[in-house]
Amino acid sequence: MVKVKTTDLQTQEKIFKAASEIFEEKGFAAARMQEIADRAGINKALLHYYFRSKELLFEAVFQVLLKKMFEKILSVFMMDISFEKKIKLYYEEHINILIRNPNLPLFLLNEISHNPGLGKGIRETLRYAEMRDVIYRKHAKEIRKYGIRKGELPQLMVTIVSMAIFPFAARNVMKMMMEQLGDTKSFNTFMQARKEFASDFVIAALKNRKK
Amino acid sequence: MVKVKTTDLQTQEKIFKAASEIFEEKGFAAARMQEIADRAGINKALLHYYFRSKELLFEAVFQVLLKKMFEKILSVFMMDISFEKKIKLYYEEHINILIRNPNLPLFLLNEISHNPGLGKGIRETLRYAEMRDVIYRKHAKEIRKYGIRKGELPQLMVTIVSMAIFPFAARNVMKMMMEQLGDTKSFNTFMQARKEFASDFVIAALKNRKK
DNA sequence: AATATCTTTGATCGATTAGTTAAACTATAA
DNA sequence: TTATAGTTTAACTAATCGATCAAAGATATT
Repeated sequence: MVKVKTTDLQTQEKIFKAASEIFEEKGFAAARMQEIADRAGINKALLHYYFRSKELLFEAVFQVLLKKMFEKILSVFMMDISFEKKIKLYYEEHINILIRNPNLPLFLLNEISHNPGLGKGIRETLRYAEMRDVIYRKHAKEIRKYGIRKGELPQLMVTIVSMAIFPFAARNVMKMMMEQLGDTKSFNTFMQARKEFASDFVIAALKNRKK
Repeated sequence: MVKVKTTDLQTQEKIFKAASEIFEEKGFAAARMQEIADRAGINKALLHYYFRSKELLFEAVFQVLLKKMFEKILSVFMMDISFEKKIKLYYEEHINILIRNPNLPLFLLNEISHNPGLGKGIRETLRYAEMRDVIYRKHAKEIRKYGIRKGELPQLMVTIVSMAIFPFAARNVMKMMMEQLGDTKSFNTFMQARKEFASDFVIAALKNRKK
């Protein structure tokens, strides 16, 4: 039997995958290098060989998870489609991503709040100014039609994303609630239904705003 | 000079206050007993004298902070006023509480998600079934008028609370955004404006729902 | 085959941390 | 004053954790 040697790339990927999972589940402070090594199926010293320290390993993982969260969203908001279609597509795409990575919101919000030094990577990934400019340029008429003043656009943006992100951050509380209320539907079923509910809700609100 | 002896109650309160602050800021895993002792101005061994372990101290603090988050909200939703007035009052009261305790949402969501054993206290404090029954009983007609089906009520509830809670959980990200966008208003000013924006948004959406 | 370089491991180190202990200190009451 | 119970402290312990190191193993180069 020929023993196939795992190359360094494979090892690095194994470490990265394990570290992503552990950090996402437990956060930086509660994550243990030993547990990451165990899940990757390697020795603990090898972690320090590939990534010098826990901090560096974390930062590498953090940047990738940050991109996983925001890249698709950014691309949706850059698209050349109507504002209503954009909202529908946003919920469809973002909720799909979050169903596959349900721990992402709480992990990111938490680490950003505890480690202000992570700010640089955020600015580069989540390009707010660019997004706002695109929205102003492409949807100025629609937004004015809806009675949204210029200064209220941040309020609207926060509202839209919170409807997709918050349920994942509050996922365990929601599961307890649903269980106690005798709701037999799963959390994922709830989030599937939320795609349409959120789209309709936002569009209905915009069509009925006081001008 | 007469040295006034601090009574045990004063000491216990000092410890509790310091522990609340540290746990709220850093979370259970990153909080240090030494730091709590320092902030309380006492010896570390005294922490273990009043609260046997870090876990017990944390659980005591957690229950109080959980109540601080949900007690007022529960009382608002129990009141005998119209649904629209209830929504307005909810945002007014809850956002006021959160402005005074901005770290509360992320702290609670995070600890609940990392420690499922905390579930008991949550069920007793956040009495979902009771809240849902009250809403069904008092507002059945309004909710039907708005085109909200019975099964969609959880969607509506999550939407309402997320608009108040999420911005605090994402507070640091929002601060970065506002800074980069050249927004000179403070986060608290944003949240003050959000009281009216959120009320209007929810009411507008409800009045315009497809039946 | 011989050498050099890269990868992986077991063992260990030093620092940090929650928790303990024994003794000192204070207040109260007899 | 003395005895008792409650409070506070400095010093210490045991365990955990991130990090290091020396040596073994694997791969590539000549």
